[in-house]
Amino acid sequence: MIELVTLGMLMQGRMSGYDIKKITEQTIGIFYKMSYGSLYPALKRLVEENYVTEEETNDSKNKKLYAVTEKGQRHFIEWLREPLKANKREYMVKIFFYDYLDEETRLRNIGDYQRQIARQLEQMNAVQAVVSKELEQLEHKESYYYRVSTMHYGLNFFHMENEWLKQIMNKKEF
Amino acid sequence: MIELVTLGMLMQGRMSGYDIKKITEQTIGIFYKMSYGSLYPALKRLVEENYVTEEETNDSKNKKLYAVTEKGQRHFIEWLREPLKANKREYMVKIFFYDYLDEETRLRNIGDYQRQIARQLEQMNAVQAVVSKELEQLEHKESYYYRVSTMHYGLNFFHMENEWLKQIMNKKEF
DNA sequence: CTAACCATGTAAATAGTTACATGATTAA
DNA sequence: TTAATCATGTAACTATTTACATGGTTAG
Repeated sequence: MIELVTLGMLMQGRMSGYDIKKITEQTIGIFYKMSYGSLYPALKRLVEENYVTEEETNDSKNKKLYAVTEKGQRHFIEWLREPLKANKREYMVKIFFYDYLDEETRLRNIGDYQRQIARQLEQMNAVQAVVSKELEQLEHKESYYYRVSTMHYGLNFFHMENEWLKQIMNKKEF
Repeated sequence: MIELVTLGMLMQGRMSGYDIKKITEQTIGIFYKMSYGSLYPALKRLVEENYVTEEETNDSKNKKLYAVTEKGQRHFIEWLREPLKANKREYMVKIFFYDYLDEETRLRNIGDYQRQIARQLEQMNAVQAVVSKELEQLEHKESYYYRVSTMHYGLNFFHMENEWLKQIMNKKEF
C-alpha cells in the first residue's frame, strides 16, 4: 500500500520523502497514515524496482528528489484500475487518485462498489429492524445503549457513503 | 488490539474461538476485522497471561470454551478507560464496549473526543474555503473532481461523526 | 537564540494476513 | 450426498509502528 500511495503522490511531480509525507497528511490523512519508518524503506524499494528515480540535490538541505518513471506510472494505473473492495480500507485512497483513471473504468468501479454498499445497507437495515424488536421486549435497555448506538453509527455511515457514491457517479457539483 | 477485542467479547459470557469471531463480525465487523490466524494465537497468549481460562468440551464437536477471569476483566476495563484517540481506528470498537464502563469516565472520554473532532471539523472547513477559492481561478476544474470530492467526503464524515458524538453524550433515543 | 520545521534514515518490535491442513456436524 | 457451517490450528510472510539517531534551516 505505502508503495502505491507514494507512487500516486509522485504522479503530480518530483518531490522529497519529506514532502510526500506532508502532502499525504494534508490530502488523505484521514484515510491513510504514513510514517517515515515505512516511507523511506518503500522509496528505496521503488528505486530498486525502477518505479521511481532518485536525484540528490547538493544544496544546503541535502534532500533527495524522487520522480515516478513510466514503468512506475503503468504499475500505479494498473493498481488503480482494480475493482474497489468493500472491507478494504483502501477504497477512499484509490478514489482520491481517480482523476488519473479513464472515465469508463472509474464509472464501472464506482458503480460496482456503490451497489455493494447499497446491498450492505439493506442487510444492516434488516438486522436493525430485528434488533429493535428484540430490544423492545428486554428490561433495562439502558445497558445496551452503546452497543445499539454503534449499530446506528454503522447505519448512518453506510447511508452517507451510499449517497456520496451516487453523487460522484453523477458528477454532481458541490 | 486483538487481545482486547477478544476479552471484550468474552465479557458477555464464555464461548469458543469460532463464536468470538462470528459475534465480532456481526457486531463490529465494519470497524474491525478478525482472522483465525490472529485469534487463536491471541487466545493462547491470553490463557498464558491468566486473562482467560480454557475449558475443553469433550462432546462431539471438540471445541474449547473460553471465559474471562477477574484479572482479565480488570485489564480490559483499564484499556477501556483510556482516552479515545482520534486518528486511531479503535475508538468505535471502544465505544461499542462502553456499556461496561462507568458513566463518569465515558462522558469525559466521549466529551474530550467530540471536542477534538469539532476542532478538526473547523480546520477542515477552513481548508475547504481556501481550496474552493483557489479552485475558482483554475482552468479545467474537472481534472480535480475526485480530489475535491474526497475532501467533501472527509467533511461529511467528520460532520456526521460530530453529530453522532453529541447525540450519544446526551443519551438521545434513536 | 531558540523553537519550529526541514530532512533522512535504521533497528527492533509489533501486528496481522494468507495459505495451508484437518476433520466433524447439519440441513436440504 | 453434498454443500454449508462448525471447529481449531500453524507457518511463512507482509506490513507497519515506535523509538532512536543525526543534523541543517528559518522565522520571530
